[in-house]
Amino acid sequence: MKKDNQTSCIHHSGILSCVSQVPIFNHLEPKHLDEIMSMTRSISYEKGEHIYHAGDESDSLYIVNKGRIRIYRLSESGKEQIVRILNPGDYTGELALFKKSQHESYAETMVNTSICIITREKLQTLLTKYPTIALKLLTEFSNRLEQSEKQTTRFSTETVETRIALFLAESVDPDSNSNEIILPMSKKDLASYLGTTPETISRKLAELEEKGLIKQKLQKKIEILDLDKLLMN
Amino acid sequence: MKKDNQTSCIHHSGILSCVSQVPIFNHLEPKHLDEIMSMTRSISYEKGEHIYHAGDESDSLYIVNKGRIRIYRLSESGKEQIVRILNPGDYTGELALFKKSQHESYAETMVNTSICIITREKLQTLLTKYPTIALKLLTEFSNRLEQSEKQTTRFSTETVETRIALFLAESVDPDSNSNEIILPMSKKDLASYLGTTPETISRKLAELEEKGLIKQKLQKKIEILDLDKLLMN
DNA sequence: CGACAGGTTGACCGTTATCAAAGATCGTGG
DNA sequence: CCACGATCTTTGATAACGGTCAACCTGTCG
Repeated sequence: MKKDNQTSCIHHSGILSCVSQVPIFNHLEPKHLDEIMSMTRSISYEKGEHIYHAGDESDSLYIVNKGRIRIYRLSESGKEQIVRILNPGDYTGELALFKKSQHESYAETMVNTSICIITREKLQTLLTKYPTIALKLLTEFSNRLEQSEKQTTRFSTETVETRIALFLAESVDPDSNSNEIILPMSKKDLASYLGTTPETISRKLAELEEKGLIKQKLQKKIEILDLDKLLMN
Repeated sequence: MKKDNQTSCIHHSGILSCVSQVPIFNHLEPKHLDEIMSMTRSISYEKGEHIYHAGDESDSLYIVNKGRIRIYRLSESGKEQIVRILNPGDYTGELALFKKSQHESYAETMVNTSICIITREKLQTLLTKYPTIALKLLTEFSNRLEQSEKQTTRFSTETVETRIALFLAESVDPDSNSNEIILPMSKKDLASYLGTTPETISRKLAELEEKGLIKQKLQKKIEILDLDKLLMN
């Protein structure tokens, strides 16, 4: 981990784009964005470093500027599950900012990554100064919660094959008219994310391909041939 | 469903106790609580009625005053999963207040139940007038999200037996020195909540009893005999 | 007291995890 | 730029966890 150029040269370090692309801030005026930027600091990580571990004191919001981060948990019996992948503009650490303040998950960079950090006190200041940020956060939390509960329901009621199919279907970009998707992670990680094993992922994708529903191209690239059939299984 | 006495006789209808026991409000002064109460209305339901269905327009926060409510979801393939049980002081409907405004879950009363309702507009008014409510909400959402993600991880990495054991362990009241727990729902519902079937619940509880870790008393009542062993499985 | 939902038990089988080993891919350093 | 090792991916064989179906039991409530 290495500290970047500080707030004196924020525009060079990419903090502007970092902060301005975050949904909870991007409704603010430029001058307010400037203010927020002046409250952040920037840090770079090599691939494979941890930004925080479970149990760490939580005191900051981390916004991804460049790179990719894997958030995962360890279950009571020590097995790892990937909760979410962060791309530029996404953030993490927000949970612990409002509760008892210990991380329960791990944040690990998947590639070289630079992030912006806002400490809890500074965020609290912002929240009282710009109450709309709190509303944005509430919206985000709502969506995440809905998403998480949906995921829980899927895990408890759907077969692995259905979960994979749903994941693929939801990965299709509705704007693009191409039905090609790029997996945002390795199949090993996808297995963890979907609550199964790499072996099963491999087999089920092969099955779906045999059925003519998808076509696997180069690693990570999959074309959806029949979206409807994929979903009505 | 039947509309209760309106706000003119709020103290008779139990709205006071209703609102004042809600975590997001209970830090406010009595006179502010009065104001909030004047913004609510009260409704009673018979056992088995639905307060809302998935797909319903969402426009209110529902606070349980008396009774018990079961929140459940239907998965893509139509199977039901219980998400949470609401007791007096708990609330629901908050998710849809900040997002696209359609319920994705079902709320069904388990017994005769009376609730208080605050509409979205009134809640928005409260949020801008008392920003601390937003902070309380953020805290609540954080906890729920953490909880939900933990649950997701358990579903994807733990065996049914472990999930049951964890549920039992977490149901023990740490204040009381008795290790007896009362299941908050039928075993059928518990099965749904834990992502399994009634048959498996029955079998696993029997197993745990054979191992001497628990003792089943009258329906719903279970004594934990060896909490440590229960958890280190 | 009877009916009905909830609960238990048994037999069976399908889905998916596990173990093992071979093959593909990626990143790294020479 | 190539070669190597490490990691990821695939494929096969096997086993077990837990779901399903069916029958019976039990408690609860009108």
